[in-house]
Amino acid sequence: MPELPEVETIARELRPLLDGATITGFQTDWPRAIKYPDPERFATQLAGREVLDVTRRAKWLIMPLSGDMVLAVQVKMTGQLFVVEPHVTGDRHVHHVFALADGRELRIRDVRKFGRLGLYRRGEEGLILGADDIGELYDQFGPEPLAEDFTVRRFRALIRTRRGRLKPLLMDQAFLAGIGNIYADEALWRARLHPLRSAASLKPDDERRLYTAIRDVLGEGIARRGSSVDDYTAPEGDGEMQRYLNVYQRTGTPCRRCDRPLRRFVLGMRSTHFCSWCQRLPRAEQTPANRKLLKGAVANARRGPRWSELPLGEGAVGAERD
DNA sequence: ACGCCTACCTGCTTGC
DNA sequence: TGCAAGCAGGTAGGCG
Repeated sequence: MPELPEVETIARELRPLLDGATITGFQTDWPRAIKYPDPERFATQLAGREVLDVTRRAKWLIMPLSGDMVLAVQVKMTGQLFVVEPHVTGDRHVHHVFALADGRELRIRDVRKFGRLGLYRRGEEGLILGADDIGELYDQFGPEPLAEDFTVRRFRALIRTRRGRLKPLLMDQAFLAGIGNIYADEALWRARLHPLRSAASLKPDDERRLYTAIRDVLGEGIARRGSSVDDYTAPEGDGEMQRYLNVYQRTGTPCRRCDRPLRRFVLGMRSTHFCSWCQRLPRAEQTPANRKLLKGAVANARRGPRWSELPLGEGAVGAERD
């Protein structure tokens, strides 16, 4: 599930591969993925442009092009990008192909076809996303959690404006950019905060631990080239972070801090993994609604892990993927 | 602001 | 064994 560390890894690995490359053509068998402008203009306006850089904002890949245009790619769940020689065999999941002047191809493979592409003008205050109603990419998201000027002081000011539960809040891109299901669960475990804990209830020390946990887990994710669970892989191959995740998809296995079995429950249609011992929910927040959500967590732990929730790479039965 | 729901997709897993 | 239902989740959009 590409989140900030995964998209950052894709950007870092594409950058040298696309340095100085010129796009000469574009073909797609899934034009519905072209978000802006229409597929025809997308292809014609791309032709002849040089790729000046490959960067990231939130979970978007951003490629500034010559002529003050920007190619933006949103990989969502299953998008993968590769730069290959044209003779390299693809498969039916390769939906978009950018021809490059030196003969190579930038290919986007996307099993579930959730990924989106857009070609925009580059504005002065950032990226102008065009005439549709997406808004301004650089303003619609919250701060980049790894930015140098994103201090604990700024984080405190930000979180004190919010009142909802921590997990959905961390995943809200308008609050912080780039955190998804995996790193939300991991950050909360590191900070010893319950996913259902309300932001308004945090003490200054809770806020500091959460800030540190978010930055640490995202930084480590980048250092390990992302978490290759399900369909994520980078241009240079799978990441390593999946082996170092402490709660995500580890239901029923011992918590690495306290040895008690990790639990899973569903929050907003998302799998949520946590340690009920290390991440306590204060009595005041044990509301009927929260209790109801957590009932399933007990049953889940009793039933034991699904094979896909066993630790990867540890020789566990069924852990082999692909 | 917040919470809850649905839709978009395909492949894998589960249950009958 | 086969087949359908369920599940995975990033994001937009709708509703209350």
